[in-house]
Amino acid sequence: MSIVDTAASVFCRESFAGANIDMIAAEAGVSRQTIYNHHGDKEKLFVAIVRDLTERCNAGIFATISTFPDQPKDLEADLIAFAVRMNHNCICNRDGKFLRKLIQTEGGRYPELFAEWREEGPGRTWPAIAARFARLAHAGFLDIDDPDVAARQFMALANAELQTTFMLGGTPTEDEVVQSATNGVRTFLRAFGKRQPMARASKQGALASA
Amino acid sequence: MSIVDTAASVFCRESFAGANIDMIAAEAGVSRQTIYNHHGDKEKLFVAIVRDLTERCNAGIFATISTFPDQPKDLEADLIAFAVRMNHNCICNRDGKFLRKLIQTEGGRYPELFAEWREEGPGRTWPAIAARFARLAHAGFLDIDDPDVAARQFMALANAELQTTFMLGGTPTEDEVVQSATNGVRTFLRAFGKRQPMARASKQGALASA
DNA sequence: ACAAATTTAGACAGGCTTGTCTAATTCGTC
DNA sequence: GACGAATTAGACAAGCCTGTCTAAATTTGT
Repeated sequence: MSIVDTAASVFCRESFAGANIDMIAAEAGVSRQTIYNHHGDKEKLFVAIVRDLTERCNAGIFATISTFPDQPKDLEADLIAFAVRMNHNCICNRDGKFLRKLIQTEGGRYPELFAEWREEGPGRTWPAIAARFARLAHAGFLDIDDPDVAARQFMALANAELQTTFMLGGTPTEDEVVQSATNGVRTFLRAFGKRQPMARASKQGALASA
Repeated sequence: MSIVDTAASVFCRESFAGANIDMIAAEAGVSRQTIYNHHGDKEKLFVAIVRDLTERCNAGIFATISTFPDQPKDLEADLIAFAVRMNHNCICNRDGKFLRKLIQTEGGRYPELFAEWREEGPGRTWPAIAARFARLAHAGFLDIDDPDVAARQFMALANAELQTTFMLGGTPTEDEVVQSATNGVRTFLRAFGKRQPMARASKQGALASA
């Protein structure tokens, strides 16, 4: 495993102040000097890690957003699958867990660094998700007033039952993820779904809206 | 400010490893020796803080749960007010912020301690909130299948727009809290509200629908 | 006012960590 | 195989932190 990846793991486990370079070197299987050669000092290494994680997480989120069901066959099932993918690929995976933890633990100490994350991350991903819901509503699949609010509520509902686990830094089981997404999406559709789920009119509806 | 309160503040700001006893002593206005006299060592002090915060937060949460609108005059307004109270008294206040931060940053290092928190905290508060929603549904104000799920989703929706701020350890403005609660409760009621909001027929309606 | 208990400042040893330095070793490439 | 670049182990100084100790000062109860 690379130095940066190992360092991310150690910083997350031990916190910035609690981690030490020898520990990272040992786990990465390199000498301490090599770390100093590559990254200068502990703080520069930390910044490199956050930038790296931000970039990779963003890429994962956008990749997953691109799988959003624009022409759903089964709206409920497709949205559940999307929510599960989002959890899997962006929230529960290594990078997602690490970035979240670093933001939570060190956010206060590096305001500029995490302001940068906020702009590059949530600042760009939320509008992208909201745009997908807006399109889905426009195509007649959903009844949404404010797509930004709906997007945030969708994610909040999908993760509603995983909060305590996330808080403690744990990873929910596959079943828990699916269960939370299922319950969340059902509630979401009770709130925003069309009354009659337009059966086979989907093709016309989709074309008309595209 | 007491030693324990000051220590909580410093541990949150600096993390366990990053905090030092001299800092706490200086901010608390006592000598280092006094801290050692009272609490033994750094780790015991930390445990005392978590226990203290858990207890106080739990008390606050139960006190707020007791203000749940069992006989709402205006269901939407009453639930919004409840959600805002919950945020104010339990999540955004000093104790709530500190406990959340300590759980997030040190949860991995003290599994037993935070397992204790999980039992005493979420393990008891979630059922209490769920029971209130169950009663409200039973009285005919809501249409809920699973009160446990509904309770978690209610809180998730009420806080949906505050997540990013919480992540970075910030405190949302009053407006943001109200806005998030309002949007969340409206969506919640779109999902779980009775079709016709039973106006003044509340007594009859409740009986008829129950 | 006095005695007991608590608190204080400061010194102190021991341990750990950062970041640098050096000399030897290994690696990649021709 | 040979040469230059990168990596390594280990020593090292400087600094910081924990936890203890002591003797003086302060507070508390009576």
